[in-house]
Amino acid sequence: MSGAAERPLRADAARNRARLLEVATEVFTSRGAGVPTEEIARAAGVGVGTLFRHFPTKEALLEAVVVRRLETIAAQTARLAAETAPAEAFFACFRLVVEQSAGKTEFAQALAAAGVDVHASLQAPSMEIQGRLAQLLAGAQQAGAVRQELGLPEFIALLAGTSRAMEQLEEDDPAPRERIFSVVFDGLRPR
Amino acid sequence: MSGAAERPLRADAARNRARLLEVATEVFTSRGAGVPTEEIARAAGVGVGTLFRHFPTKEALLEAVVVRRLETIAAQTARLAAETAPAEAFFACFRLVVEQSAGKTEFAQALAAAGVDVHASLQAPSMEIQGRLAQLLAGAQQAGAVRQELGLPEFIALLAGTSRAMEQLEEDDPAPRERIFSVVFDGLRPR
Amino acid sequence: MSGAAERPLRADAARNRARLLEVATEVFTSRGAGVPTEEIARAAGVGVGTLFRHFPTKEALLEAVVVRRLETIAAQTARLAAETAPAEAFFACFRLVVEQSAGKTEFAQALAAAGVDVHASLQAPSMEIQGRLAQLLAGAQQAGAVRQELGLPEFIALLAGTSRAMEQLEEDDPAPRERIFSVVFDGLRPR
Amino acid sequence: MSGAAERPLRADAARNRARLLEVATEVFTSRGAGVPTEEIARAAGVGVGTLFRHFPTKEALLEAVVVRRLETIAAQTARLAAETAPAEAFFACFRLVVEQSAGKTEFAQALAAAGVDVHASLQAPSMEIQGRLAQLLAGAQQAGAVRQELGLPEFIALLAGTSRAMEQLEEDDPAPRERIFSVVFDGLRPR
DNA sequence: AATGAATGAGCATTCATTCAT
DNA sequence: CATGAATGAATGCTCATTCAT
Repeated sequence: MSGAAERPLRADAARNRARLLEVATEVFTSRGAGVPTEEIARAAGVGVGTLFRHFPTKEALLEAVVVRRLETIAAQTARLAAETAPAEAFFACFRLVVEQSAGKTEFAQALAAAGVDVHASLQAPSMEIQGRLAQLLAGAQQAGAVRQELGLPEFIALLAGTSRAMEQLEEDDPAPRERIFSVVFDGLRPR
Repeated sequence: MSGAAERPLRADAARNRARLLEVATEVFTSRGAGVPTEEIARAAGVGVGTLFRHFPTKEALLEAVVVRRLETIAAQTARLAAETAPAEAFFACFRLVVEQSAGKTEFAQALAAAGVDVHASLQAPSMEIQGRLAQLLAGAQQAGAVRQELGLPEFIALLAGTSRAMEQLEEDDPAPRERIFSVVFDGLRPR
Repeated sequence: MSGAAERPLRADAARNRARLLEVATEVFTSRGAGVPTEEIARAAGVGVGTLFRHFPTKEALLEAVVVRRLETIAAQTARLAAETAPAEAFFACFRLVVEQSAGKTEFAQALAAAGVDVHASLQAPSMEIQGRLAQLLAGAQQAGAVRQELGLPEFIALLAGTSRAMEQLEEDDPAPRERIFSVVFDGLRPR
Repeated sequence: MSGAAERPLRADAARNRARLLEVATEVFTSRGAGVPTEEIARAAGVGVGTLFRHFPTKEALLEAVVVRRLETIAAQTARLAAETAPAEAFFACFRLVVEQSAGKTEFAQALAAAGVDVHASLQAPSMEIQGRLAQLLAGAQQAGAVRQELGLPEFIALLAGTSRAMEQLEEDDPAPRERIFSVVFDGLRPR
């Protein structure tokens, strides 16, 4: 959908790469970026060498993890936008993004990356997400469901912030989480 | 209510300790907890040994930084609460806390700490803050300025979240930042 | 009965491990346990990382050195006991153990370890040695070559003590050393 | 008797020096030479500065501890030699020296020092001890109580070795310790 | 291609020694 | 003289990255 495919890549190599990404996502998001590469490799059932063949740098691995998440979000956002009326789509997508990042500190940084700086490889997917989010926002605003004066940066900032707020709350009690959504969603609507 | 003084502490020792905390706060908040202790020591103009005499562990230093921040916030919150009417005090304090942590990722974690777990030495100041915030919230709710159904955990979560949102925005342009405040503050008010 | 082989271990890795043990034995016994790990690594022609890969702790390295010595002694003791008549075997083995530890202060501690406390990994080899020594002693006593009232602990204590005595003497002059053996061996015989 | 008195030394300074030596002896012999100087100072109730004023180096402190022990032994040896018949004196003194060093690994090194190497300040007391021991040995040999062929070095070596043997044994059970003495004393006697 | 052993810079921490108070 | 804060070299250990097998 966006990833680069330099060469066909043998079947088992592809499987290794995928597994590595899977595991890295799991481990990094649950235990932070400080986890040694060796541990990731072991958890994925390969040697360190293999890990470094696929991702020449630890940072590259982190980046790949983030990219994958961004791509997933972009895809889901696109689907929602296509299937739902603008106002609904906006709020549904807001929820979705926030829920995606539940309990995953590291993920806030992925979104952060979408807003600013970024190593080359993040450019593409973060551009795509930004584009989709911009569309969602515009749609909701035209439908009169969201304040006119809000720009894309504030939208993204609110996504990151709401995700952060959720991390602060118990994961298993939905009531307080809904109250946070109430506050933010009500605040988003025009006065 | 603020610093503990086990022994009077010689003048120069006190100066070093203070300088070390100053520098550590600055460096840790701007560049993360990964910065080598040696660098902190150098920036403070002392040897590593001195750093470790005052803070027996890197973690202890981090803790001290966080404690100081929490204490500062607690003090400012107390002042605001005493000088202002409940509703105003609530929102003023919300701003204050969020502004304090502007651009300082590490600081969000300090607030996080106020909400959860934490090493013994953080207990006292985070308890105090929680107490003050609880009072602010109750006052504002009695004054009818804030939704009744919000609890202290949600309040703290929103503080952390709003701080996070601000980090996402350019520091020097106040307009978008105000828009974030608008959204959150409006959302906080009763329907 | 001797080395444990968790996994086959690559040829070069095995070589490194062996070399490391060799060097560590040499260095620790001649200059004490205070020698920096880095120096051991350098002397073995490997990086520190390699040392720590094979022995996760400096203490583990020391332990391995001691274990190897204990195993060697156990093996030699076993051979002697098998090939010689009880009385002869006892005194031959006494000599052997003492000679083994000539000039190696650290080694006295290995024997000490055989008598007391000690980290798990030393248990097995020190148990084996104790067993063999007990057998030697019993054999010699039955043959009427050693005082009946002596127990295993005293036997071990005398081994350690005689080794210590030898350290006090010039290494290259055999006469005084033989006189020490005379005193101890004569003292061991029944009145 | 041997100590140097460069200057009169004020009363409290002398007290500090004595206390420091006392504590250092206690701590070093029970916990080894690895104990930090700061801890010694604290246990003696003085600052590190004071310790280093009296003993310009940690090594100097260790040396002083050893010297004091040697002097004590020399004095006791002298008394015994004066009050008792040669043969008795020899064995009594042997016991005394060995018992002195019971359980104090570090002390074996003091004796070792008496036999070999040694930093200047140890020369005097170790010479004195060697002299006294030589006299004891000669006396016992003339009385026919000890083998003629034994020299002073072997005597000293046996002292060190027997001390070492005792360390290996339980401190509170006298029976095995006596058996060690039996072996060594019987071995020492002429055939 | 995969493996995992080797590497070594980097880091937190300790401790003998100095020196301002 | 006494004190204890300051110093910084030294040490054990980790971990991203490379490379022989």
